[in-house]
Amino acid sequence: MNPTYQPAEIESRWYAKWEESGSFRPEVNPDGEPYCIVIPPPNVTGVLHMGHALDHAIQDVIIRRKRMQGYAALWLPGMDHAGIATQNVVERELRAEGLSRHDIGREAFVEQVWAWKASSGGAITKQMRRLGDSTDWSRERFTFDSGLSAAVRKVFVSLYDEGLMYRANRIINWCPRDHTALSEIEVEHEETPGELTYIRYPFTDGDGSITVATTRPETMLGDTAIAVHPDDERYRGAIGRTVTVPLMNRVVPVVGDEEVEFAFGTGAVKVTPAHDPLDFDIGKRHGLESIIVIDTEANITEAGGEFVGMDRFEAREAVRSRLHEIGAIEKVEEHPHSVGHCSRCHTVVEPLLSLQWFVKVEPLVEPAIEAVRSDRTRFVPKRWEKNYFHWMENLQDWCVSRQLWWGHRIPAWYCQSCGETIVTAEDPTQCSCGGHDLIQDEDVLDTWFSSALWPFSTLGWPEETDDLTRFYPTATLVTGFDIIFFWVARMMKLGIHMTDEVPFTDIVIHGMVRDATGRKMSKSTGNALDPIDLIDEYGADSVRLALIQAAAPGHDIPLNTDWVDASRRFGNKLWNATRFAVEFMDVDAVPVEGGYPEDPGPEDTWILSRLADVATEVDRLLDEYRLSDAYGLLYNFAWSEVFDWYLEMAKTTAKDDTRVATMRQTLGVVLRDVLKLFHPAIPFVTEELWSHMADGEEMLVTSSWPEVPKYSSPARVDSLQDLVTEVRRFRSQHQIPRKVDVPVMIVAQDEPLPGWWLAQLAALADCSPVNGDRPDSTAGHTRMYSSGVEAFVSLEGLIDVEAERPRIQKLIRELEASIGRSQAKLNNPNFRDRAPAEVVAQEEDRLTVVETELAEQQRQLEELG
RNA sequence: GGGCGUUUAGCUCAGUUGGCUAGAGCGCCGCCCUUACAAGGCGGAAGUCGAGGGUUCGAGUCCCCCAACGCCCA
Repeated sequence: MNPTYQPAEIESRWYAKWEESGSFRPEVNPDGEPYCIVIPPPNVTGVLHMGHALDHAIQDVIIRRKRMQGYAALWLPGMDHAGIATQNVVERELRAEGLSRHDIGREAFVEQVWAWKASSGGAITKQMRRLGDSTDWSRERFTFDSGLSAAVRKVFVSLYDEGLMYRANRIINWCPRDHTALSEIEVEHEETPGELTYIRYPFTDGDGSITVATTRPETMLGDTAIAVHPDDERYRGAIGRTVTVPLMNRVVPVVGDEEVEFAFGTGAVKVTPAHDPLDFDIGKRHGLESIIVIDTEANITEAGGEFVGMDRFEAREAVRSRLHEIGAIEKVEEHPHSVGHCSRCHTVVEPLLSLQWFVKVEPLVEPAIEAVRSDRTRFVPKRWEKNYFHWMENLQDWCVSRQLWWGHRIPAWYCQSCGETIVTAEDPTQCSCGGHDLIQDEDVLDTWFSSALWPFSTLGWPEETDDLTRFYPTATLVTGFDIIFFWVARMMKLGIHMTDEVPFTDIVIHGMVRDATGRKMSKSTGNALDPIDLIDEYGADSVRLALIQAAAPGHDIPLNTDWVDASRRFGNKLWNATRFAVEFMDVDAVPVEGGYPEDPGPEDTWILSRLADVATEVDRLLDEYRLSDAYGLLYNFAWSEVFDWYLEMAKTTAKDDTRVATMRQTLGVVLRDVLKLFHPAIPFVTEELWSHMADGEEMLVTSSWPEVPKYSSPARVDSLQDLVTEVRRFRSQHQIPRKVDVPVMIVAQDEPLPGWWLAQLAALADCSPVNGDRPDSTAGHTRMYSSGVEAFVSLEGLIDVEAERPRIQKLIRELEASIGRSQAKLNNPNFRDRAPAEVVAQEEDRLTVVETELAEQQRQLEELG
């Protein structure tokens, strides 16, 4: 074995071996209980970022452990077709050739997108292999696969038949750059500096005017009313009169509407039903005309008179300056306000009146809420329920049509003869009126619509496949909190509605990976770490372990490469510990399970009992999805106890012919179980190390999860460790060189300490201990103590006795303080009355121990000389 | 404006039924190239647990209030 751990060379080798051997398929445990995780499908245009690395590391830990526990564990991978993003990529390619998608036509364009997908799409799936994701690639899915597309159609038709899918003219969020409608959650609101323009609308009857305030003066071109609150004293006489829209010379009514806010601007607002959702509602209530003055390119339409053809922002300035000229502007104020941007391309969205398809969400919401309330689906951490409920209770209908070419085409046909709308799963050829002139809706569905079906469509639904019956409902979904609304809520709604089952029982929510200063990682700010770069530099295991250890459930992770480096050093430590065992302690042919020694020595018993404790605790923590705590605990156990203590003890035991075999056996099974427990987190290095000590060909990836028998720990290991530390401290504090021997007289309360104990103390603390009697006077000695064992070191020839005085004095002060605290408690009658008896007894014991120790230290100080 | 969260060592964070002297990684100080690992070992220093109040025999932990910061929604 190499003296240092070299991740690069072993990682590619093991991944290929796992994948080729079918280890990631649930069929490796044919009789196992099914356990399924569907991956949050990354975007087909996407590349792996730190968020994926975290999300996948968590899922891989869960699934690898379940696999080792004997479950038929399936982690199902795949991607979504990412309508806007993918279309944008291919359009960019066309533009480089001077073409637009309209130049080549819909069919050719879609063909080209498929060709792009085949050649460049899905780069992320190769990167996932670098990370070590144990996904079953034989079951990989794509939201645009034929099976999944059939599911999309089936759901659309079924919702339509139930009246939950409808087409309507509404104000939607329009992205003028991507030329498509967006749903409300694809709009990001940002605080933006702006102005509030106060415009005077003269009353038509020539008597005065009414002033309204607006952030978007250009929309006045489409005004069809002025609205005030009916209870607003200021405008009591105005309702029912008419005003003239400046520049347009259109006569419009002043209406009273309860939704108008008294406090905004002047309390009177202009109403543009075609370009504002609130105005649209007001318009509906008062039967107002909707005049579209901004088109899908965000340019002013012919209805905008002299401003026709101008861009909306250009028009804003032009309208304002014309209003100035005619003296219609009362004032202009600074007014920062929230402006919606397209989450995809960051263009300012345009509220636009448009005919679109919507999902009526209200009937879907209640069952989705109920499933979480009744704990059929659980959020981890639980507090995310609140966000989920809050969101669910405030939903608007979901606009699902997109004006794109790349996506599931809406299965609706319009009969040109009778105007009938036909929605069917099979392409229709004829209308019920007999007409054959059917035209399919031009639009496609929101990508999230197909993603919402992911947990069951990927398993074969609507076919009753074996996978569907076996793995649905899935067990666990792991994702970031930022996606609860986009995805989780929609899967819950449509999953329950279509299958009568919750799509998953546990939803594990994790935070976002941030940079070392806590900022969001992004390409534009240049602070993004590339997981592949990190893997190249530190190894995949290091990246995984760093993320897992840092990821407290539900909290963001400020990632510092120091953490990755610390994980890499751990890998190296693990490597060298195993190398030591294999090459210097002759550990080999370790059985893949069992093999625990029946008659272990005291040191062996100690480490085996600790292993059992730790394995139990790690299991408990992993069952609660507390991966960070579980692996933190295991990390400390491995490093501080197995490596720093047991391996050092083993060097001593190895010199004893009668004990070396048991030690070797113990070391083998302890290391094996540590490797197994670590395997889900750091699969590569553990698999490699196992191959060096295994007695066969069986790989860790499909081996069993450790079940460690209980051993009761020998009491004397504690005192050994305490005194080792004491002697080391003594040497360190007084700078006693290693060459100088430290003779130690051991005085045990009961029987003299056994040979193994003295041998370990000698080796670990680098001293010469012997059993003996307490010196008549401790003068000229320093005294060390651990439960039931005292040790005396003669200071003569080593150090000046005075050098020990300050340490003892400090110790005495601490002991006195401790006694003070205990006495205060015990002297409090309420404590004795009300605290549980065992707590009181414990406190009394503690006081006795500390008082005895104080007396010893005081005596020591007096006798010091 | 509404909701959620955070505040613990120099830095980043754990601390889940309230109970010995509050932990980890990194950093810091001292010693050691001890024959697996200097990508290491040993020892050490370092915290009024954001402020205030309350409940309790006992509060980092439960309750109230305040402050600062962050996120989501309007």
